[in-house]
Amino acid sequence: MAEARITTRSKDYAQWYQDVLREAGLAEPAEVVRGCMVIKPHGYAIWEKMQSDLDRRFKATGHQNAYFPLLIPLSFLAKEAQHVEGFAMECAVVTHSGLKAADGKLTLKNELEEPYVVRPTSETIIGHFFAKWIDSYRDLPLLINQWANVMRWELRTRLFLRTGEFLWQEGHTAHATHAEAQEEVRRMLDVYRDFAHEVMALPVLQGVKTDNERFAGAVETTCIEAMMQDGKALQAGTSHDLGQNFGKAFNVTFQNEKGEREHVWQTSWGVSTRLVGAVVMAHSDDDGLVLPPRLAPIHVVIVPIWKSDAEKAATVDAARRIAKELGDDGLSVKVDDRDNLRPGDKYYEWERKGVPVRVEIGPRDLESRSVMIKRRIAPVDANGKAIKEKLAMEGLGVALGKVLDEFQRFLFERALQFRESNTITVDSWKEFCEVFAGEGSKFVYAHWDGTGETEKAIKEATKATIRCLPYPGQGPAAEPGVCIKTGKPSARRVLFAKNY
RNA sequence: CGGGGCGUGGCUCAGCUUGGUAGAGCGCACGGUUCGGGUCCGUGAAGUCGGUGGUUCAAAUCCACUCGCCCCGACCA
Repeated sequence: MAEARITTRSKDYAQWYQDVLREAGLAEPAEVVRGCMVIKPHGYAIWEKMQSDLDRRFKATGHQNAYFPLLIPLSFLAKEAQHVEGFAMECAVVTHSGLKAADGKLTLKNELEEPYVVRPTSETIIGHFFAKWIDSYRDLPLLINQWANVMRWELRTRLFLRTGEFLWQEGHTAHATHAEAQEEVRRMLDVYRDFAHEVMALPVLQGVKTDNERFAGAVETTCIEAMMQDGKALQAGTSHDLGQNFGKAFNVTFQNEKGEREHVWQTSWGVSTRLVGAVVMAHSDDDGLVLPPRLAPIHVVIVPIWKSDAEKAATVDAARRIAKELGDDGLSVKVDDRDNLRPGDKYYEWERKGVPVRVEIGPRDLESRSVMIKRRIAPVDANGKAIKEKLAMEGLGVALGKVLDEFQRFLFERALQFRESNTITVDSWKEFCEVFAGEGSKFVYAHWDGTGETEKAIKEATKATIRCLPYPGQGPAAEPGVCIKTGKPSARRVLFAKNY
C-alpha cells in the first residue's frame, strides 16, 4: 500500500493539490517573499515545454517576440481610465533608487520624481512604443509577443494558480480595422484552445466574458475555460479586443490609404504559469502527478531489476542501451540504476513525479528479448492490480511512441468525459442553489437576464459566477427562456460555475 | 485586507497548560541483508524550536510585536 504522502482528493482537494506539487517537486512557496513561489526544475521544465510549443504557434501565426521594460512610469497607468481602476490596487510601486547604510541599517536613499509601477501587464508601456513605431497603414498589422514576468499584489495566493509574481506571455497587436483586430482575437483564442487540447490534453470551452469579468480596458474579453477535478472552472487563457481604447490613450495613430489619421485597433492575449497548475489539477490522482506525454520532461523511466551483481551489470547495461535507442527515437528517457532503492520504491517515486510510462528490465526480460511496461494510469485486473504490458525490445521506440500517443489521447478523453458528466442544464433557481450548495461545483448552463446586478446577486447567493457566454456550438443551442434568478427574459443560456 | 488555524531536523508531528536548555516516526549517510510494487538489522549525521523584544537565575514553553504559510471571505489570471 502506498504511504500517505499525498492527501486524497476526496478528503481535502486543496491539500491534495499542494501535496502533489511538493511530492512531484514542481514548486514551493518562496516564504521570504510574500505570495511568490519558487518554480523548481521539474516544474520549470513543464513550463519550458509549454513555452516552446506556444512560441512555435505564435511564430506560425506571424508574431515576433520583443521585450519591454519591467518598470512602467506611474503616469502611463492612469491614461486609460478603466485600466487604472482595474489594476490600481494590485500594483507594486518603485519609489526610490539607492540605499544608504547607517547604524548598521539600510534606508532608502533617493526618492524618484515619478514612481514606477512593476508591470502587472504591459498594455500601457507597449502602447507608448507602438505610437512611436506606427505611422502608416503599411506598418500594420503589428504583431508582437512578449515572454515576461509580471507582478500583481494578490491578497490570497495559491501555487501556480495565483501568485504575486508569475511568468506569462502577452501578445500585443495593432490593426487598421476593428474587423481585423477581432479576427486576431479569435485566431489566438483558437491557438490557445488547440494548445490546451493537443498538448495539455485539457478540454476547454471558448466564450465571451461578461462586463463584470472583462479585462480592465478591453472592449471584449474572450477566454478558454477548463474544468478541474472538483468541478470548479479555471480560466486557462484570455484574448482581448481592446478596441481603440489604448490607441486613444497613447495616441497610437496611422495614416490610411486616403491619407487620413486614424487610431489603431488593438488586441492583447495571454497565458501564464497558471497552466501548470491547470494541468496538475486536471489530470493528477491520489498517487501524485499525472502529466500528458507532450508536457512530460521525462517520457519514460527505465528501471533495471537485478539480484546478483552479474544480473545488475547485464540489466543496467541493457537499460542504457535501450535508453540510447529510445533517445534516438526522440523520447526523453531516464535510467534509474540507483542501487540504494528497491524497484518498488522507484516505481512509487516516478509515479509521484508523473512520468507517463515506466519500463522494467529484469533477467527474465533479457532472456526473452522483451520488457515490461506500466502506464502511469493503467487498467487493473480482477484483483485490482495494475496491468503491465510486455513489449518486444525490437522496435520498442516505435511501440512506446504509440503508447505515449494513446496515453495523451486517453487523458484528454477522460477529462472530457469528466466534464461532460459534470455539466448540466438547470432551469429552476431551487435546483441551481442545490447544485452549488456546499463545496461542490459543476458546469451549469442556465438562463440569465444579462445584467451585472443579477450576476452579482447570483454570486452572492451561490458563489457561482458566469464563466463565459459560450461560442456557438460550445454549449447548448441558443434558445430563449427566462432568467434563473429574476424570471426576466433571456436570449440564451450561459455557463455558470464556481471558479479558481 | 477582515475572520480562523498553524510555524519545533528534509517530511509528518509530540513536547508548551504546570519554564530547567529538544524528542519520535519516516527520509538522509554508512555497513550488511534484500531487490519483478514501499525488505529487515545495525551505526550515524542533521534542529539559531519563524523572527525581534520583554518577563525570569533560567524561555520551544509566559507576554508583546512582527514575518510567513494554510483555510474561509472580499479582490483578481
